[in-house]
Amino acid sequence: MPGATAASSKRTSRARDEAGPLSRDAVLDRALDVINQEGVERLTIRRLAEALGVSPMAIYRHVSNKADLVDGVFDLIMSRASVTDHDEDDWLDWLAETFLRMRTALLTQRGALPLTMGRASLGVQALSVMEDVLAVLAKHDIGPPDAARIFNHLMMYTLGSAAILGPIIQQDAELADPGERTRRIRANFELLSGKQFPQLTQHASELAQSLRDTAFSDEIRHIVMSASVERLKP
Amino acid sequence: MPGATAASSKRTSRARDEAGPLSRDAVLDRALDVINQEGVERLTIRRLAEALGVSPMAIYRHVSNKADLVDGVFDLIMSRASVTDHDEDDWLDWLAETFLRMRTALLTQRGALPLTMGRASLGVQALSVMEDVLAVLAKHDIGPPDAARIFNHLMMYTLGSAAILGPIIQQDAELADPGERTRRIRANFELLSGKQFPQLTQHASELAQSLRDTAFSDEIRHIVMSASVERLKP
DNA sequence: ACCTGAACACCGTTCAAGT
DNA sequence: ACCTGAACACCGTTCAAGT
Repeated sequence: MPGATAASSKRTSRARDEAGPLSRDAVLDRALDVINQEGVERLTIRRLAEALGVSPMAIYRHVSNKADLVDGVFDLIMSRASVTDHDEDDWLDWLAETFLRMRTALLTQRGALPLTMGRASLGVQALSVMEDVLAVLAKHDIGPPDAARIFNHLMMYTLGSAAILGPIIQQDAELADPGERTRRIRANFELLSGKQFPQLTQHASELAQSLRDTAFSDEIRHIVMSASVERLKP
Repeated sequence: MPGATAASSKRTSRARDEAGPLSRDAVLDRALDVINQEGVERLTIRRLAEALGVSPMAIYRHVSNKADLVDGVFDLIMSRASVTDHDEDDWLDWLAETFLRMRTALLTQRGALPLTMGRASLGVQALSVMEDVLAVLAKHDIGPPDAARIFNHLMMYTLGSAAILGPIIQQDAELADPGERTRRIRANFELLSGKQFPQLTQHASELAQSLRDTAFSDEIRHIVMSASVERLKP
């Protein structure tokens, strides 16, 4: 068994007493634990140090500053989500699954979203996803003229979708059940003043529906298809 | 001249010596100044108090906590951007302009984006924009079944677009010139390893192009059209 | 009514020191 | 080499007090 990976360095107790010297992987691993258990806002150098049973300054041996820590954690999330690691036969299905996984990763890792925003340069993991998606498009004869447009569209739709849904989900404690989530969102729109917002109250049900996973996947397929159809009529 | 508005309470000096008692509008107004002049990360209760020439605790008279302050500032940004206050004849042009203004508002107000994310409930201003857009769609016979889908699509594309572009813009100091911005983004992709990321390096130019304002507006029109075309073939 | 001062429980980060 | 303690310059927020 050569080389323990980051994934295998999970610890159950809150201190680390036993183990050898700290590693970057161990630090990032624990940081992700803290985020999932206590939320992003609780991910601080000091809190992380405490969780590792170590002085705050020990962290700085493996991470140059907080921004570097955040970057590392985000890439770890992306790699754990294995966004492109699946093999549907139909390429539309593959694309739908890929972006659904990306959205889910951004939504379920509590507060992964705030980590994404404000990052100027993409991490290696994010770049790899981009690369894989463009390769699939190219394999279906969608080249430079259209591929970039389609890719950007898919990416932005996914990010925007997560950006809108993320805060809503976090608000209501654990809204894992999609049906209950949809119901709550609809209720929020229905509670608005019908005089001030007639359209919003009227569209409440459909607005809530369009945030569901199935609607998301359908829209991803729709984006790819309508763009490739466009391409065939010069 | 009855009633000074928030907009008219601009101050040129950093202290407020003269003026009467603090108002919520004055606080939010100053907060927006701080954001624009020093960036979001510098918007703190203490910094704001200093800018107003007042003790930190005086702020709490007009704002219940920092989250409330942030919410107020975001709504102020939305209202200043007057996203829906224009009148193109063609409804596609109107929609394109509306969402372009929204994107621009999110991008130019330095760090408006971080304010958006993490907000569970939309402010009155944001809700009004939604209402207006849905009304325009309804006026062109796009009702509940499709309107919500189209609206969500437009909204998410806009938000995602701003989310991706925002950090890039902020990174390179002042990248107001869109040509220069596009060139830099292309360069970033071209600098990647051609062996590790063949697609990304190959698509560099197109990927950068698709982030421009014109490409954005075109895509907004495209989204509306392809969705309404869909609607006509049962 | 409106504002202030002092204090509490936190941050990220630097620096000099320990083993 | 790897870690610690003490300190600096900050945060948001509460509480009791001033005018």
